[in-house]
Amino acid sequence: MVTSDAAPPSLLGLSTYLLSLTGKAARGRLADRLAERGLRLWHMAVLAALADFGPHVQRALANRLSLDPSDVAKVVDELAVAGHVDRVRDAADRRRVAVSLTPAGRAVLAELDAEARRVQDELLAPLSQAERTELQEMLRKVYARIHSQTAG
Amino acid sequence: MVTSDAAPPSLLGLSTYLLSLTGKAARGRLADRLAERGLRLWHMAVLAALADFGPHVQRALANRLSLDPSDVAKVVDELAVAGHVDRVRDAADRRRVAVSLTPAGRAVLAELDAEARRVQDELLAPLSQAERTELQEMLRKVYARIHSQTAG
DNA sequence: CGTATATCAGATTGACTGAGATAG
DNA sequence: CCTATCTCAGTCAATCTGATATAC
Repeated sequence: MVTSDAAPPSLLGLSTYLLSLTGKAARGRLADRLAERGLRLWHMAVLAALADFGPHVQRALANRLSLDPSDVAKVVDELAVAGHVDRVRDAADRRRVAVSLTPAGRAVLAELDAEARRVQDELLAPLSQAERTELQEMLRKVYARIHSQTAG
Repeated sequence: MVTSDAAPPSLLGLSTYLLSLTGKAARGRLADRLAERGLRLWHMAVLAALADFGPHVQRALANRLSLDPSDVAKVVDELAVAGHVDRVRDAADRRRVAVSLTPAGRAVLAELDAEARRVQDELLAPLSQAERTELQEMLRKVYARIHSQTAG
């Protein structure tokens, strides 16, 4: 039984349409892998931010990841329950909650990163190494423009 | 006021992460434009499928666009109300509903396509023409693999 | 009777909004 | 008094499930 016929060529001729489809596929596949561990994409993003930049106040996490502060609260709470992050009230400014990576969180992130690389290798299999490098560079340029436009 | 700080480098080093972000940005920007006309992305996708391949039974639209049949029903209904498509019961097999593009629908699609090209030109502005061609080719390869894997 | 199409109602999820509690 | 941080409840839209009506 056929589950998916050919998509409209007029859409496939749009790079933005292909970006959207491939992006959704990439996200979906990694999300499936993370789900096996009871995690979602935002959990990994938060762990990555903490690993790259050290402890964050939740508001800073929201800014860095372009995630709503109310959603940061939920994600961080779930990570704290799982023992992947620690939350401590700032003694000087007691509104603020400093979120930091636990050793367990760092270990989990390493596994998630390996998982993400496997998904990427599978998805980009039809591209040569040189092409993958080019793709990365081009996407960086496009992303830089998007990011500078949405920044304050 | 800063609304978005630097994203985690460990994530920006993943092409799949950039694909996801840029794809979401592309989709979001076009969706905003379409919303000004009271349309959503699926409306455009259905119109494009009809323009490229001629009349479809709804089930065929669902297969071609990888959209749930129940959602096809809603989208087609909205397009019919707007006068962009016609629905006629198949006389031979009265379960089937043939959906076809109206002249008005074809005209709207032309405008939507122009809108999509404007969004694309804006998004891919940091890339040269040669780079855009390369990007398109690479995305086609990646998409082909995804599509062949999800086809029956 | 079993299968296919179209349709509808409802569940689920992710993203976003608004308001309240606490603190500066 | 006004602002900032965190949190919670709830809205909204997109996606997917389940069930039904009709037809083959």
